[in-house]
Order: sequence, then C-alpha cells, then structure tokens
Amino acid sequence: MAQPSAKYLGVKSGVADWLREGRWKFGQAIPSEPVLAHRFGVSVGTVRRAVDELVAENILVRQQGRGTFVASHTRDYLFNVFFRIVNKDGQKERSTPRLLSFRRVAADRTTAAALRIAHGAPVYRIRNLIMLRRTAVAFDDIRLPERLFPGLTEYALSQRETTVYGVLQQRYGVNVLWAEELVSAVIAGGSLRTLLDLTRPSAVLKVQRTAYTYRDVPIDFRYRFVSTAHHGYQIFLGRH
Amino acid sequence: MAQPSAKYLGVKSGVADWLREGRWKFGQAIPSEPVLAHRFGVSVGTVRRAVDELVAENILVRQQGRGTFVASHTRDYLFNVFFRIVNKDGQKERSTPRLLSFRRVAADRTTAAALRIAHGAPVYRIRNLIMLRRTAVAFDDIRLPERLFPGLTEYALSQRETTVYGVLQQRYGVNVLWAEELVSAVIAGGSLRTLLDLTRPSAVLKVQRTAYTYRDVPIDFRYRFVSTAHHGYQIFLGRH
DNA sequence: TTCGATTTGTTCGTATGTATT
DNA sequence: TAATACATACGAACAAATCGA
Repeated sequence: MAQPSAKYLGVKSGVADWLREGRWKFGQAIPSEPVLAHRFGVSVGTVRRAVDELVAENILVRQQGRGTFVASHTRDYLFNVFFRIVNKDGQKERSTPRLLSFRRVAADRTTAAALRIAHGAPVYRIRNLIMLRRTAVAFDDIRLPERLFPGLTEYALSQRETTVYGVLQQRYGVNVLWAEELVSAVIAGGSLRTLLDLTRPSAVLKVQRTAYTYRDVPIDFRYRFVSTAHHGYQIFLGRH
Repeated sequence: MAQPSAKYLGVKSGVADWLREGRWKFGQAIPSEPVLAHRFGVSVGTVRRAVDELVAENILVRQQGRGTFVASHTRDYLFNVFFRIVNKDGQKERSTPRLLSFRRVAADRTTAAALRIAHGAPVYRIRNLIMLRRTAVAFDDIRLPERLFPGLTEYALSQRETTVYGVLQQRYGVNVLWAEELVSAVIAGGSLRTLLDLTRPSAVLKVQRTAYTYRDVPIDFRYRFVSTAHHGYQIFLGRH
C-alpha cells in the first residue's frame, strides 16, 4: 500500500470516490476538515491540500464558517461556463428555451461514437430554440443517452426552470464538468432559415458539442446553430 | 497600507509586478522561496501559496531541486493553447505562416479601444496567411501597439521560426497569457475569397481576438478568417 | 443582541523527503 | 558527497464568517 505517492492524493481520490458513489447530494456539506483528517489519519493541512484541488476542479465549494459542499452547479454557473452566446458588445443576455420536439430514437454512427455507445442504442433527441429578446438566436439538436437518463420525459424538459444540464443534475445526479466543441461556418439551409427567422441566405455558426461528467464519460452530444447577425460566440483561451 | 487582505496576495502581486517589469527573462530562475520569504518578510509557506497561484496561471514553472522559473512559452505551448484550427477528425496539423504585408498605421477606433491606446496611435498591421498542407486555411489581420514593440520589422517576422507571440516573447520579453475571442460567421467577400482559394461564395468563421499579458494589458488585436470547408475551430469549456 | 461553538482562511515554524547540481 | 531547492507533512495559533442558544 505504501505507494511512493503523496498522502493528499489518497485523500483526494478517496473523497472523489465518495462523491462519485453519490454519498452526498449536490449542495450538501461533506464532513469538516478535522473530521476528514481524523478519518484518513492525516493532518488537517493534508486534507486542506486535497480539498483545495477538488475545489479548483469545481467539484467542491468552500464557504468560510459554514463548511465544504458538493458543487451544485447553479443556473448561473452553467450559464457562465457553457453558454457562450453574447451580443455585439460582448455582453450576455438572459435566454429562454423553446422546446420544439422530444423523441426517443436510435443513435446514428456519429452520435454513437461521440457518446461511446453502440450504434443504434437508444438516445433522446431534443430540438430546442434559444430565444434572446423574443428572437430566435440559436437552434439546438441534442442527443442524450437513454441508459444514463432513464425515464426522461418531455414534460420534465418543458417545465424546467433551468438548463438541460440543470435537469440532468437535479433528476439524475449527473454533473456536467467540461465540454469540447468544434465550430464551423455554414450557410443556413431551408428549415434552419425558417427556424432562425433569416430572410436571406446567411452564414451561421455550426457548433458540435460533446459534454462530459466525472471520469470523462460523455453525456451530451449536440449540434447548435447560431445566428451571428446580432450576436457572437465568446471564447477564452489560456484560462481566465 | 494594512489592507484587510492576505499577505500571500501581496507577495503574488509583488512577484507579478517584477515579471511585468521584465526583471527576469523567460526561462530564468526567480529567487528561491526562502530568499523571497525573507525579502517580503513572510514565511516560506506564504511564499509557496503565492507561487502556487502563479504556477496555476502558467506564469511560473517549478522544478524540484532546481528552482522556480519564468514560464517560457514554447512553440508547442503557444500552438496548443492559442491555435484552435483542427481538421475534421479533431486533429491539429502543423501550420506555416505566409507574411502578406507589414505596415505601420494609425489605430482605428475599434483597435484603439481593444488595445486601450489613443485613437490614431501607431500600431503595426500585419497580414498573414495560415497554410495547412499547402492550402490557405485562414487569413490574419493583426494589430500590435508600436509603443510596446518598438522597432518591430518585417524582416523579424518573415524570418521567424515561431509564432508571432513567440517573436514578442523573444524580442520584447512580453508573454501572452490569455485571450478573448468573439466568433461569428460571415460570407466571404471578394478579396477574402481570393486569399482563401474559395471558388464559390462560402461561409467562413470571423474570429476577433484580443490577447493579454500580465495584469491584463492587451497586446494583440486581430481578425482571423477561417475557412471551415475542411477544418473546424476547437474549443474547450469548463477546463481541460 | 450577545455569546460561544463550529468551520474555513491565513500564517507561522519545523521536520523530513526528493531531485538537482 | 555536500549544498541547494522544491515537495510533502505536521502542528499550532489566530482571524473571519456562520449559526444557534
């Protein structure tokens, strides 16, 4: 057992294991640092170091005087991290979704590869319009693997007060941690032009996203088409 | 002066100031932790905390047994962080630049605002083609403030073995730490179509970038137009 | 409102381990 | 081998925020 590895790493993976097992729910407090220290047989400083890293990875949240909590990704957090559409001034605006359709379909080859499931395995397909100031700015075509989210209903999505990711967190305890996107430019075709209210043939962004949870398990594969007539897609490189 | 703020933050900004002033060159070692502790009148642990954060921000690099060094951003690092064009498989390819023009001009309003300089202040304007496998994939229109990079020449840029950012680092000791981009989709017009070898009117990405060095000082404002017929723009959200 | 207990935040000092020169 | 530098770990003390009695 006496690996030549640091104790704080042991504490970190121990706590991470508990989190993955769902030992505490989102927003709940984990044991205090002295308690964890005693439980792992290390000093408080060592626990702090482990918790420091989990906080840096957005897995835990500290609050002085209260405790340390399982990161509950609020609507604000999800909005800040995963919603990148801004207006020409670089400002974000509150968006409201409009659910267009919800179906259970078989995964095509691309979807299956991205979600690492079998070709033909069942996925939910969700089509969504993103409205900013009553105009449609983006169109989403989302695939979620059924195996991870059994029993997801159109009702749950239409009634939501949060993002799709918020629903996955609240109903299934699955947290989206990061995502990879591949952006290209295309000329909007017929149905897309109708959806986005484009009077003339226009260039739009085509964003292909795969989102991941703990252990880099993919949970969301989607296309998003963004009209950039009055908006843009904001990116940060090299942290911030 | 006795702000209710932590000492380690004082050490951190003190060291960051030294770096911005160019007190040490890239790759050089900064004073050891005990020396810094003595100089700032704090304990070694406090210095470590400050250095920890600067390391996390890619500003310093530690090496056990050797010392702590000013991060020297290699071509590989700059390529990985700031070059986001990938092929349809999501793989990056080595790119070669082709310098089209180099001029000294007055900053227009947009450039001046982005670079936080006076309207009309001198800037270098660099036009650049990015070649991947002998085909032009992107066109750059770059503005750098002359005040920060006096005496920059076309020769220095054309002879470079690295990126533009590499030149700024090597010749002026200025490190690009992060950048903000605003991406939109446009239909390529006449001259752009010629440059990018587009036979038909095509949608291309228009990337507007502002890059920053220490203390969030802007040093590069550019437009990049990317042909996404055979390539895409890769983005990561929420760390990686 | 006040007070005390609890919890995280900051700082210090010390000791030991490991990598480099 | 010895000196130097960073890495890890421990323990202690006090500050600041929170919460309930």
